[in-house]
Amino acid sequence: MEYMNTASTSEPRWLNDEEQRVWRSYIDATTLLEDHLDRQLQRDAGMPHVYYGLLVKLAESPHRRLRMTELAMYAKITRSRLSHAVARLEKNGWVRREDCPDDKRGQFAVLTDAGQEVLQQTAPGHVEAVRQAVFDRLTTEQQKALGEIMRIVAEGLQPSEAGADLPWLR
Amino acid sequence: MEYMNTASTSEPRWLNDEEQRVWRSYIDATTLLEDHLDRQLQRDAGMPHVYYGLLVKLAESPHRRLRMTELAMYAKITRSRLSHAVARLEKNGWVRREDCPDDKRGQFAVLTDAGQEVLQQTAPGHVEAVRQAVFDRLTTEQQKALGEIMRIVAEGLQPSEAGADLPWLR
DNA sequence: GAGCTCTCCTTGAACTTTTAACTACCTGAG
DNA sequence: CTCAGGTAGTTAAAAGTTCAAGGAGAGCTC
Repeated sequence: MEYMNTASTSEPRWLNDEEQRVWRSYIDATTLLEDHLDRQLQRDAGMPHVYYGLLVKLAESPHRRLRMTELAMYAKITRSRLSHAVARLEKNGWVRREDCPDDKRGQFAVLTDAGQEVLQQTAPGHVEAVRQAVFDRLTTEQQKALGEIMRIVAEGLQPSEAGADLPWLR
Repeated sequence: MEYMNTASTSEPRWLNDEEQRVWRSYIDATTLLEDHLDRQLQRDAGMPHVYYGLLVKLAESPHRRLRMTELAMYAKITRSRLSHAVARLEKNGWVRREDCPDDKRGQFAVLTDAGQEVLQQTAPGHVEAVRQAVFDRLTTEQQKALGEIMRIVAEGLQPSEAGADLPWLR
């Protein structure tokens, strides 16, 4: 009989061949795609994909602004990383910081007109890149499956359904 | 009437709401997952996910070695990035470089015993992390779909079915 | 076999990300 | 009010990545 049953000592649950193939494809595809989009945006918009995503989130937010912590959460990055990113975007003139009146520790990241401009200029090229790399190659069923799968994975990794507890959102 | 029809000037093929949801889920999941695995491996193996992947590829190769270019290709990273990575892994004593006898420009990256060791120690924890984050949460059908989808996407981005033209592989 | 081009791999500099403090401010208990 | 502990955001330093350039050898042509 198996006498060990703790997570750390029992027999590892290795991936079988098919699972390994799936996992490798996942790694390959995500690596290639992120790289591809990074280059596309670096070339056409002068910024990496993550930074572009930040501008998009701001553009979609009321008054084109978001608290730093909130933006970090939506973009799934750390506050530290966001601080650096916003500093860079500020240098480009695409984002501006504003103090939060309600909380003196708080900062808003605000999309500037120049930032809006850059988005409008580069969004078409970016969607096209995403379509060509992903949507154009998948059937409707596959797109649906992809959405569902990714939703499940993201949900599982979300640091405890975060965000439900931000004062500003009450 | 629409009078323009060239790629650069025609109306952008925007993503509809459902497509946007799919795309966002994709970004969220891949960002969270890569971050999760990076932390897991940094904590337990003292290296980022990509570096771990390099050791795995070497471990699976004949004589635990691979030409630099070949390794870069399998791992889907640039040669430059690989050079830096191997330099670091070499410092850790997990990889060693060897000259290629057939081509004086060439280098082999070779997995050392210490590298093998580190893999054996940390592989169980890593598979478990992957399982918990991905496979345990998906049905068999979803796993299959994920594999197929990722294979398609990777295939589309592969720089021209690369690798078919490496002399060593003839 | 000289010269031209291409490939293999590395390098330094610029840039981005991580990690671990750290400042400043808010909040609630007493 | 005061103080302990938590939160918002930043920062310096270390680590990793990208980009452009370059050294050195291979390989092809004449």
